[in-house]
Amino acid sequence: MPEGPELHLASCYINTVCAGLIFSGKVEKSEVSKNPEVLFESDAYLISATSRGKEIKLTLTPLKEEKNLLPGRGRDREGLSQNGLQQPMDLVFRFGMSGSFKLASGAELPKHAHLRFYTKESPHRALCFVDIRRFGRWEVHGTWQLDRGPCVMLEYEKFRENVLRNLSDKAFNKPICEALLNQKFFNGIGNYLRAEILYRLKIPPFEKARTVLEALQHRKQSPDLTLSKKVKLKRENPDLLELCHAVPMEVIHMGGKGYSPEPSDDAAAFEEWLQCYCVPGMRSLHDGNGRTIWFQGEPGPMAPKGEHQLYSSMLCRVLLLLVGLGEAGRSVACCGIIKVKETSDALLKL
DNA sequence: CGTCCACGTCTAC
DNA sequence: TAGACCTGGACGG
Repeated sequence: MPEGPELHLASCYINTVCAGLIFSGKVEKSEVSKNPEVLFESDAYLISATSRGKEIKLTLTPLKEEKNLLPGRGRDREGLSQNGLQQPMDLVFRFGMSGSFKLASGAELPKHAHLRFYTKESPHRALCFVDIRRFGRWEVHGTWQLDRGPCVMLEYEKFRENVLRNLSDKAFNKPICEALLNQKFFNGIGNYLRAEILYRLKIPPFEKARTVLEALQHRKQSPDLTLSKKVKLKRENPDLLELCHAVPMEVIHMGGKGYSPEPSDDAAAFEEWLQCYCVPGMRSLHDGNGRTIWFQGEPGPMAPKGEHQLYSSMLCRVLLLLVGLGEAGRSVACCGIIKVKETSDALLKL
C-alpha cells in the first residue's frame, strides 16, 4: 500500500466502513508480531482514523460509562481511570512496505492480519491491520512521530514553509531524489511519488536539492498580469513543492487503494496513472541508499558512479602507474596484473 | 530449485 | 553507510 496517498486512503476507508459500527471486547495481536500488545477492552467502542504523511492514527472511543467487568484484569490494562473505566486510546501506525487496513467479513481472518478489532455484532467482523512483510509498526498511546515534518497532502502551507525556511539543513546537500525521501521535510513522499514528481518537471534526480529549491524561494512576480492570469499561470506551471502536494492528491482523487499488490480495476487505473515509475523506456539508477530512482533524460551532477565508470577510472589509474614506472617496473607490474586477470578468470569458471 | 526485487524505516558498527 | 527486518512474486536454469 503505502506512501502518503495510501495512508490517507486507508484513513478514509476506516472512517467509511467503521461509521456506525460498534466494536467490542479486546484488541487481538497475532502471535508472530513483535509490535506491542494493545491492552484496551470495552463492551462497546467506536473506531475513527486520521492521517498525517506516512502515519495513520486510530482513535478507540468507549461509547458510554461502563464498569470494568473483570476486576483484577483491569490492572493490566492501559488508560484506565481510577474507577476502572476504559479511557479512549490513540494508536499510531506506520505501514512499512506492505501495511494496510481491511474490514474482514467472513469467518476467516485475512492472512497476515497482525492486529484485530472485533465488531459487537454476531457473527462479528474484524477490522484488521494486515501486513505481509511485518515492517509496519504501531505505538500505543501514539503521537505523530516527532521528527517527521508536516503532511505534504493535508498541511501544504506548513510543509512548504518548513522546507524553504530550512534550506541550510544538511539534508539539502543531497541529491534532490534522496532529499525527497527525507520524512523530516517530505512526510508522505515515497519512491513512486519522487519519480513522478521529478518527472513532471524533468528535474535531473541527482541535481543538488538546495540548488533546485533555492530557485523557489523568491518566486518571480509578473506585476503586469491580471490576478486571474497569475492564478492560471501558477496552476499551469506548478513548482516542485506544489507538485509534492498536487501529485499525491491526484492519487487520492483516483480513489481505490492507490498502489496495491492485488490486481483490480483500481490497480490498473493506478498503473495507467504512472508516467515514470517502472514505466518501460524510462531510465533507472540506484541512489546513495540503494533505492531505485526512475527518471527520464540526464541523471544530473551528483549521480553515483556506475560499475563501468568505476572500472574505467581504475584502468586509468593503472595505466598512469605503468607510465610512471621504468621498463623493469613495468614488466613486473604487468606480470602482476596478468596474474590477477588469470586468477579472476579462473574464479569465474568455478 | 535459486536469485533478485518490492510502496520503508531502524540500529548498530 | 551497510545491514537487518520479512514475505512472496517474477523469472531463470
